[in-house]
Amino acid sequence: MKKTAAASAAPTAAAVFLVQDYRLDFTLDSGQAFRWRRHGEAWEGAVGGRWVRLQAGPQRLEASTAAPVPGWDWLADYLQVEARLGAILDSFPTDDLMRRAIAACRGLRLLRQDPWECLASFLLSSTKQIVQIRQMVELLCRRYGDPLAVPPGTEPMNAFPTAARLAACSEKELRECKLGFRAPYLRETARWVAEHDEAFGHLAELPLAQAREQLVQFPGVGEKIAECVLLFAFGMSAAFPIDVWIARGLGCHYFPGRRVSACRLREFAAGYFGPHAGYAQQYLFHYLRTQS
DNA sequence: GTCCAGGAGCCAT
DNA sequence: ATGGCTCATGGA
Repeated sequence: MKKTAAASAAPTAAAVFLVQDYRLDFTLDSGQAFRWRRHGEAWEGAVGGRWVRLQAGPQRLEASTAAPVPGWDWLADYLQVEARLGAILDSFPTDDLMRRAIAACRGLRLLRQDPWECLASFLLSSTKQIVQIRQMVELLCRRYGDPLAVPPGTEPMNAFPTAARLAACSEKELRECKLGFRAPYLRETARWVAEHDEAFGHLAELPLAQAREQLVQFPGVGEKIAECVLLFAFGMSAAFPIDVWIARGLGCHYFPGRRVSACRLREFAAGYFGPHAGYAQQYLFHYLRTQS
């Protein structure tokens, strides 16, 4: 996609991504990322250690940063502006539920997130509502994330804390960020990631099954959270997180009147939703959470 | 007050 | 393999 940098005397930089079928609001507020905040028509967040403001226009996304940047590939990658959504939607099954989800959520995209931030964030997600996950993440960032440069008059923003920084926290300090029983899990996982920086960085290059096998080794990370990381950070679009919403939705629509085990649901999903099963999953999740 | 949340770990069947 | 229990905390 085309992008035009327009940095000048202003202390900020801006770019435009030309896109079709890109619903920024669905994408940033569908429970795949937890730090984006809406300010009127714009969204503010942090990507790749930079403060970013995004705004949707007609067939375009407008982006700005607080300081000049050498290029925009990092943001194009995060936003996945080059993903061919039409082909992805065409690969979905065409049952009634999927048709309704597509009609309601068209333009929803999967982001390509930082693996550590994604793993840590979803590690905190167990038996928490999205609003509460956002709160825990916000507290962690405010206390343990490095401050980012922001434009004058803008709310302060910190980077997501590094694994090393969180590994250095006491369990008590983490509990003070309202993590509850998740505190020791995050601490231990952060410690491993900090000590095996390079190995962690290479997980995304493994085949899906091997990457999954590695992820579930972390304390507090089971099947569901592992699938989230595979899908939202590693770009493995066949990964299929099954949370309570998806389990209910699948059971209700594809196995009416029967009780189906989690194992059976996984089996069904793996065979039914096609090569972009995880993408379909996100459409279902957003649809079920907002429309019913 | 009660129920439940983008679960995981542990133990008893 | 499967089912129940517990974990901590706050919204609805």
